[in-house]
Amino acid sequence: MLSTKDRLIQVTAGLIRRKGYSGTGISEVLKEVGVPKGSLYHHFPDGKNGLIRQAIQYGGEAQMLKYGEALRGQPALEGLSAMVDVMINDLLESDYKDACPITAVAAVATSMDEDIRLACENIFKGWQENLAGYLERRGISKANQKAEQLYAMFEGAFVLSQAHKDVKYLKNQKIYIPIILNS
Amino acid sequence: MLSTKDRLIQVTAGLIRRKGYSGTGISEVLKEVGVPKGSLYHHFPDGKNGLIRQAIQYGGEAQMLKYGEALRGQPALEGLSAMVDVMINDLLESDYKDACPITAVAAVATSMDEDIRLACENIFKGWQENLAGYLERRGISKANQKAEQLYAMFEGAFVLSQAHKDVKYLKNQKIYIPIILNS
DNA sequence: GAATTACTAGACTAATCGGTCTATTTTTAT
DNA sequence: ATAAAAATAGACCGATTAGTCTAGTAATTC
Repeated sequence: MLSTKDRLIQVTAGLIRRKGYSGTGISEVLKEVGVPKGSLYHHFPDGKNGLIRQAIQYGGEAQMLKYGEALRGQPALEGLSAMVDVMINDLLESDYKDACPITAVAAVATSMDEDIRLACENIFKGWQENLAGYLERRGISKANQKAEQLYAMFEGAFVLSQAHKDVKYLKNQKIYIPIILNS
Repeated sequence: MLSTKDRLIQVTAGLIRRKGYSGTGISEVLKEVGVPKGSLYHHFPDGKNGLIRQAIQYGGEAQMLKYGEALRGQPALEGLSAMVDVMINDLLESDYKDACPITAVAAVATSMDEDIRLACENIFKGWQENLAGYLERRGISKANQKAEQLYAMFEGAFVLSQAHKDVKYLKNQKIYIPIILNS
């Protein structure tokens, strides 16, 4: 059984992924987890900001684990393709409600407290470093720059596929992965 | 002098770009425009939803005009590079507050009324068709698919550059534009 | 078993949310 | 000039917001 604190983080991560920072209400989180306000402000003295900061981290790391599983043991092309499949599945299984776990917050983060933006930046950074290491271990040149570019492509395709309710943008990435890798 | 309705749309477009749907309050719009509530609900009987729907359209079309100016008369490579410069300037001139005018809304649109998502989809579609036509007129093969991919890349680089407060992701696009065009 | 700490419980507050409603003023049409 | 329509003005509404505070319970430590 997960602790109350962890359940609060988990539920919040799910909500901010779909509705963003302002769209996610404290009372909605409490209702879904089934705890009173006192519990939340006990575990998160900073209130909403602290809760969402930790939810960003949790959601980001959980996604990195999924990506890591897809990549593990695979050659670059197959691994990256499997990673895109993870994104496609996230969209399809949620009827296009679940895209990148932190985009909805990241897209407004520069108008919020700086610590929220930093939390997003760190998640993106972690993903990118992880992928760069993976590419490097497979002997791919300019691994860091290519990891940056691949994430930019995937991130954009995620947004477009969600908005269009059509995974074709993500599917297209599979065409361009080898082109980026061989560039 | 712009009409009250147009100023409401314009101000709302600016706010949703930075703060998204839920982060943008009716009263904030009214305060900034300097009109009472009656005016808003006179011009937008549907309330917030109608206002934001039109703001999405306005903001999207305004951005398309800027992109169009950058592209006009230029060869594909130079045109697209100038388009990326428009995005870079938007970020730098606003201290990273203004990225893509509709991403912040689009990222949560599948959890809102369908008409909001459709408004986003139509804007993205218009941009993409416009770019595809441009590429086609310059004799580029598979113009439609490449336009899709270029927008995915730019969109993602926009999000990442904003979240990192670093335009390097957008700058990188200039490296990959010719690679996509020649693929 | 007593004291301390961790946690739950939820009433309560002030502010804000989107929205409605009735006047009043301004503009347009006749 | 007058009637009709368009637009402004803002008081008011119920609901919800994030957050505070006091009590009480449960778990842990000594």
